[in-house]
Amino acid sequence: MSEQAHPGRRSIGARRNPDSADAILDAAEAVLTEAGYSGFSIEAVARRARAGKPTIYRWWPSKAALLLEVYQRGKRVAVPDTGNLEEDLVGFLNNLFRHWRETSSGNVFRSLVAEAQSDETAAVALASYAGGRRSHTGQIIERAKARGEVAAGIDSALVADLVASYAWKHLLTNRLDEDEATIRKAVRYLTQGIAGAR
Amino acid sequence: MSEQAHPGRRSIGARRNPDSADAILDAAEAVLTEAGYSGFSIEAVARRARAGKPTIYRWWPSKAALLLEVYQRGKRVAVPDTGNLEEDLVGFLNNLFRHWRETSSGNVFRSLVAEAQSDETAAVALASYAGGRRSHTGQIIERAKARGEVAAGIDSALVADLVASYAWKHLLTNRLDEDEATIRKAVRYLTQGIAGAR
DNA sequence: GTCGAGAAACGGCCCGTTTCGTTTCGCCGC
DNA sequence: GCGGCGAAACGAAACGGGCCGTTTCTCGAC
Repeated sequence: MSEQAHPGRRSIGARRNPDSADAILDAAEAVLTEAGYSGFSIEAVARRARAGKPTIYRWWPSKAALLLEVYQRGKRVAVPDTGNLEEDLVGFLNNLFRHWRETSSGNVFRSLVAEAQSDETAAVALASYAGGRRSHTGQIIERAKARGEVAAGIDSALVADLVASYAWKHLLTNRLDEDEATIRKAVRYLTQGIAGAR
Repeated sequence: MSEQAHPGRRSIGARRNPDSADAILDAAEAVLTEAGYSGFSIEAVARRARAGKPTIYRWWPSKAALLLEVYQRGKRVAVPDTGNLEEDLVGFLNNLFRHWRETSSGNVFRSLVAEAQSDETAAVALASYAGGRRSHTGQIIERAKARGEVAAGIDSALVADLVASYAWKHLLTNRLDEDEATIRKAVRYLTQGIAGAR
């Protein structure tokens, strides 16, 4: 998995030190966890990893690329499949909020979104990632559609976008501790609007 | 000695607080528009406003405070009242997207959200502002509720939060050019889920 | 005289790049 | 297999430049 060509990373004829790369990614995560986004700098990561700045710049063209790889290194959020749309979406949001709360992922993703507001390459990477997630999460809706739980004409990607929007805003405004009842209400408002005839 | 002989353009008259404050806010908006969030610094604003940095720091404790005041100085987005919930929400989102696209407000708000991810005071200010907007936008839903268009038990603030989430994510991922048909679909998914018995 | 203003300079941090000498690794001839 | 060579990655240090937030100074209006 690690010898693939990463966007923005050399892969041809490059001999990178895997230990060094791991140390840098570990350090990046640690710095972000301990000092937050405001304390997250290439210099700080290099110090922490006992690495040289040029080594970091050689493999990651920007802070955004480093952040993105740290985020993607983390575990994936479990996508439930209970046979019921409301339960699937509530479960997914619950898993996502807990994951963001209890690991460094929340802070990493927050930082990535923030970075994307001033760095064009970060914006592109984030848009691409968000697009992928949108179609991925959309499968929850597609499954419900196949069960007849959701009307056939419904735009799954759009529904997934709405769900993700809710998650993003809560992440960005420090409201990841929403209780399940509230999440369920929000999900219900959505699912009832797209219900099928079944 | 000093640069007494500037390209003469302004009387030697002392600029008291209001004039200076306006000049600084104008400069902040201009810098943000021309250089973006990455080029937005207190020094750049001071240069542009021909003001001293201490003057800025005297009135605004942080970049976030300056951003927030610039944003609130802008025109308010018109909140339609057509007597129909779907039209109200579609109109509101259309107005908001256009406002964010066609004025500097979009970039200002983006910057504010980004700033809030690394500056605690910005986060607090933004949370407070978002809360106010939530109840404000919630009035659209409250009016629909009064008309019986929305079920009585519906949480207006939560619906407003969902609507705002959609707007935020589109702002933060550079998708403010969504066409009205898509916006209408999103709104419809929501409004149909909260419809009343009428 | 007082007060708020702008200018300038402060130490400090970080940026992204360059240079340095060293270490590691791939390859090729043996 | 073995050994050596060169390319490439490495850590460290230093570069010019920018911004941070603060301090000091001088000036002009009241």
